[in-house]
Amino acid sequence: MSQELAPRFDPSAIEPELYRRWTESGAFHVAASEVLEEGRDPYVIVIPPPNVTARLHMGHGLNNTIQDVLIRFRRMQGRAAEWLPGTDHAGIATQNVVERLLAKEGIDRRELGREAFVQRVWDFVHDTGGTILEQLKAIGCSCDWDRTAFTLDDELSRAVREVFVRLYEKGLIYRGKYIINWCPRCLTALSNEEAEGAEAEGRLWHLRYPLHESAYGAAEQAKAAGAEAIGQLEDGRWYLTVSTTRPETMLGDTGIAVNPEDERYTALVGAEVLLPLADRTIPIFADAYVDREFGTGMVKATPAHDPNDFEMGKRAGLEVIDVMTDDAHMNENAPEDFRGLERFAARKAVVKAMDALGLLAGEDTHLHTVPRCYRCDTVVEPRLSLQWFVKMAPLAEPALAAAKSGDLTFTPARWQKTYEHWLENIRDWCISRQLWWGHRIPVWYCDDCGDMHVLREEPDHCPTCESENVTQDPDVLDTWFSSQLWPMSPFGWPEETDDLKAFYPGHTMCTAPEIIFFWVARMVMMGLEFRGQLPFHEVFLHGTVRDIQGRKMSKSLGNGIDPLEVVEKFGADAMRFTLMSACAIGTDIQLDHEDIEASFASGRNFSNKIWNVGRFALMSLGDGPIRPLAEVQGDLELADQWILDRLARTTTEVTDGMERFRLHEVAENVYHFFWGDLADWYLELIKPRLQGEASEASREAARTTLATVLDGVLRLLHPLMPFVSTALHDRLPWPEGVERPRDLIVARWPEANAAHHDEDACARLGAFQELVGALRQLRKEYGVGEGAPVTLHLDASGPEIEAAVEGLRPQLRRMAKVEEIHWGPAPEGVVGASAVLPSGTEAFLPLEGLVDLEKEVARLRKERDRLAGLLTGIEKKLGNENFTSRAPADVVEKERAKAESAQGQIRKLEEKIGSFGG
RNA sequence: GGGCGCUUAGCUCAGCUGGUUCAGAGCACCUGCCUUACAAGCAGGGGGUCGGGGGUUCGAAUCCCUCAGCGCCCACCA
Repeated sequence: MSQELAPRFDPSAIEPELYRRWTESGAFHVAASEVLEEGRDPYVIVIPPPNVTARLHMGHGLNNTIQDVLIRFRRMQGRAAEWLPGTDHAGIATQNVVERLLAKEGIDRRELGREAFVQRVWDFVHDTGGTILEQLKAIGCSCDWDRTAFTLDDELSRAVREVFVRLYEKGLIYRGKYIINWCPRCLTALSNEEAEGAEAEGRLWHLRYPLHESAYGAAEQAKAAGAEAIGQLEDGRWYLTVSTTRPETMLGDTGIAVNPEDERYTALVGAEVLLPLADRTIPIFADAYVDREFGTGMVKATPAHDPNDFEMGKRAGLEVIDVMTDDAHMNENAPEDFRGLERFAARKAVVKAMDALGLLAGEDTHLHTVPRCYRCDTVVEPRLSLQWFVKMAPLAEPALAAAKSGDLTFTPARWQKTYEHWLENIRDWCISRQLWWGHRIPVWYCDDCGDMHVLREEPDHCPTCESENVTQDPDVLDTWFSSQLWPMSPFGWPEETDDLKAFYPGHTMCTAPEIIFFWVARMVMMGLEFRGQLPFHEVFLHGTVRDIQGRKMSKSLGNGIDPLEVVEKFGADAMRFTLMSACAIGTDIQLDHEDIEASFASGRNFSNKIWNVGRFALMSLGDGPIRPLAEVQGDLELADQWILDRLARTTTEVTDGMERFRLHEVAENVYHFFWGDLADWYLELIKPRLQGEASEASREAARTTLATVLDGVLRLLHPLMPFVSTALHDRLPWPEGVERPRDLIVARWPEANAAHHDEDACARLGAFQELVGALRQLRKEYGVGEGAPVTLHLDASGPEIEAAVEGLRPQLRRMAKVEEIHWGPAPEGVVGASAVLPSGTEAFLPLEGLVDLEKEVARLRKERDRLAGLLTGIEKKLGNENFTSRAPADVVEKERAKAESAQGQIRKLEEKIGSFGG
């Protein structure tokens, strides 16, 4: 076997080749027949499909690394692990991207026309749509590429139409004219979730509307009744005051509302108001929505531009006057002076005009939330519009029940409340978008008879009147309408395909908390509605990747880290490990985009360490045959038993961590086992044996144990760091007669071998480690370099240390540079350094001529004082009757033992100090 | 206006059901080492009264209350 491994790990030399091997061997693919006929237990994750235009950022890196870790873990457990990849057509986002591209060519999509524009988008998607999926490969994602899906694929589009039609037939989809969130830049309706509230300091203007003369009497009465909104201008006209944050909407006011129980204004209900600027007369009416306590207790009502006003208007039978165009300019319904003005310009103009009329009562600054388009950040305009909606309450009910019953779980659990709160207060979902890119709404209108038809396929004539003049609804569906079907549609739904039977329901949904509403909840609703089963039973919500200042990494802030750059510099494994070791449940991950070297140092260092352990092991193991563990069982030595015990325990911890999404613990456990136990101790301990300083049997036992442990730990490591683990596993010598896994990626996940638990070995090796540590410390403290071998006098406290040291003499010599060992207390009158180990064993190094006597005495005193302090604390505790009577007996007992041991140590130290003449 | 989260070593963060992995990890720092697996390393070391205050308890970083700062989500108060 050639062991030409470079001393420094070069990930780029192994990653592409291994990835190719996995895809070519079909390691990522699961056939439905394996589940249906062979009865393999499926484990399914569907990827949160990135936008088709997206490029990989660290958020994707985190999200997909987590999924890959989980899927690789389950695959190794022998599950039929299916990770379905794909992309989302991302209606608005993609349309915006292509519009921007066209703008660079000086083309407006409207000039191009719908058909040509959509073609351009398709061309774009065909050219670049696979980019992010290719990037996922670079970080090692083991997706089942054979099933790659796109939400706008024919099959998936068919599922969309099917759902639309079925929901419509069930009365859960309707069309209606309501106030919706309108983006004047994207020129489309948005759902409530797509209008993101952003806090802003705005202004609240107070406007005076003169009353009609016929209302003056009532106004006088009201004023007398304490109506603060009512007043009289200098010229004698009576007026009322209303407040608004959007003065331009006053041009569409059609009423003034008061609370019906507000006595101050009772006399005015029904009175007429002269709306300034628009020169219209509008009524004062009563509606219970109005809060008497807020402001003046009078509210202007603009039914075409405010959802509440719309509802009030409907109840009061108010006129609805839309004063804006779709791009938020004042339209022909506005007075001529304002017509054509953009809304914010109109706002200023209205305020100015009102002020000129003496009708501006004042203005205040006002902190409020302004909804903005989640795609382009434009301020959303509430607008009356004819749209399609999904009636959500009936769908939400079972989705809510699933969480409450525990069938659907959230990690971290707190997100369940967020999910439930949304479902409990659910509002209908506006699903129509005035875009060109997306699933066309499957509704046709007959130009002749006017009938509307909701159909799965395009009709060639009107089903009612046979006319061929049918026109499809021009709108498309919200992107999330199709992504909510993602756990079913890529597997063939509505067809009862084998894939669907094999891979629905899935298991784990791994995503960011931000899209619980957009996506997670809706998938649950759709799954329950159309399959009667949850699409997944556990939702793992990971944190956000932020920069060092805690800001979310984003393109616009320029604070992102390109995962591919990290892969190129440090390797995919380094990136994955760093992310996973930071992936504690419920916390965000902060990385420094200005110092990716520092950010990914731990992963890079660990990769290199693994590589070098591998190098060393492969060199040491050589080409000779390895014997199976069972055959060398009788020859195993302390170090072997100990490392096997440690591996077994690590296996338990890692497996448990994987199952509970405690990925940072998984990373930490593997890291400590690999670096701390295996590299720092075990390898050092077996070096003499491997290098022929021991018997043949001892050497073989070490070789076998090393090969066994490496095999085990590389398996544990594989989900986190698939490349380096596989590269080394490939080269691992294998015992004859033991079947070698075809590839680490499909090797069986290790069972924690309880037979390897060995308390005794742990105790003995622990004592040895203490001793070595203490000796190294003493040497350092007294400046005794490693070139000066010393004699060790060991006054053992128990059999562990004796057994350990006797069995590991050559190792002690190497690791602590100890020349000779004498058992028994330190010789009288010899100057030297001593240390009392936690186990009570005392180690003494004669350092004649090397040690400063005074320094040693001072050190001993310091140690004595430390112990005395400790003892005082313990005695105080033991003197507390409450403690001795209330604390569990074993706890008290331990304290007593501690005290006793401390007393003993203090006595010894004092003797020694005395013997040094201190 | 509701709801939630965070505050532990210079930095980024662990610490699940209160008592031996309870004061931890990585990075950074200091000291000594190019010891033929690894200087992206080895060995040793310094550093935190666990945001402030109060309480429960024999015992609290861990549970309760409160204050302060930061962050997130939801909500139609014009």
